[in-house]
Amino acid sequence: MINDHAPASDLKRSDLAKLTGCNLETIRYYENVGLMPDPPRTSSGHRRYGPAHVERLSFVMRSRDLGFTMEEIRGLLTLVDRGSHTCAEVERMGRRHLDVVRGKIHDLQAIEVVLAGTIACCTGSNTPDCPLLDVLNDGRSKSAR
Amino acid sequence: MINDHAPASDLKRSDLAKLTGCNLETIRYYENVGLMPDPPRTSSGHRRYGPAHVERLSFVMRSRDLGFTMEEIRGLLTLVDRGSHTCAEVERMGRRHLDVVRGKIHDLQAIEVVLAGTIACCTGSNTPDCPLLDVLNDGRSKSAR
DNA sequence: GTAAGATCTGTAGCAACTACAGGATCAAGG
DNA sequence: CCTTGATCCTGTAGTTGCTACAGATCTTAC
Repeated sequence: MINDHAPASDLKRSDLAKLTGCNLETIRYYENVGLMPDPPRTSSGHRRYGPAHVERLSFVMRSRDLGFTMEEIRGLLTLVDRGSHTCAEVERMGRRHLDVVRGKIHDLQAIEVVLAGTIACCTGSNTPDCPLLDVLNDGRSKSAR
Repeated sequence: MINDHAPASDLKRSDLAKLTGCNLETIRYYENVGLMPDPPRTSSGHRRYGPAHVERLSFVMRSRDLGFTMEEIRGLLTLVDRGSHTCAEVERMGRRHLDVVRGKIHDLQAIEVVLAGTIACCTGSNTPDCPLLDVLNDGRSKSAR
């Protein structure tokens, strides 16, 4: 189950970066914080990666794309590394994260409503009078003055 | 137009914090980064604030609540400090920020769709098979296996 | 053989705060 | 008047998730 449609063995760090789209420095960072395992090294100390590393890094990056924090990703990886994970456990973590995402959307939408509503009242004129400034100054929105 | 419903003169830093709801240390931080002016000091060096500081800090905090970055807040403050701002200018900054907010909502909603859709396929069982893990492993969503 | 490029390490920087350590000062009770 | 505890002062370190640099070594191509 190791990606067999691409060559990908004995990769340098730059190769891994290119293959996964991950930033070069970030790979070393993930190693430092324990998201990626310490790879084998050449006699002179250069890192060499194999297909398993490509998969691991891809997993991390896809989790990242879905907004999981590093702590959450660490949790997911621990789960699967342990080898005895269940769908129920993973689902629980996913739901927890989904709640966070929805909370953020909710907060941003509240901001959007105020901002859009206030800006809609702007005249765009050259006078200093401005509904948005009014809101920022006294917290009262439109129709308050 | 100076807040007359509260006493608010000759305030200590802790008073300003309580009045505005701002964290104590954050006040000093805002001073360091130039969002708040250096306040007058007592002979022994303790900060003393007046109504103008309360207004200023409130402005900063309301901007913050609307998601403006410090750089944007600095821009807004520069504008009004200059004394010759126009509604058009403020509106422009507001719209720019609104675009950012909407972009974030958009990104989060994309995440929500994938996450919610995937989790909905979870069985919640004790087997290791998990749609969410499938997505994280190969980037293919449900119906791919 | 040599010069350009890639890799190695540790460390500093970004936003936007928050928190702590260690010292000075203030306010109230005895 | 003096002590005690609360508050204030300063500088600095920690947070999250990277990114970027400097200076040294190593590989690769000509």
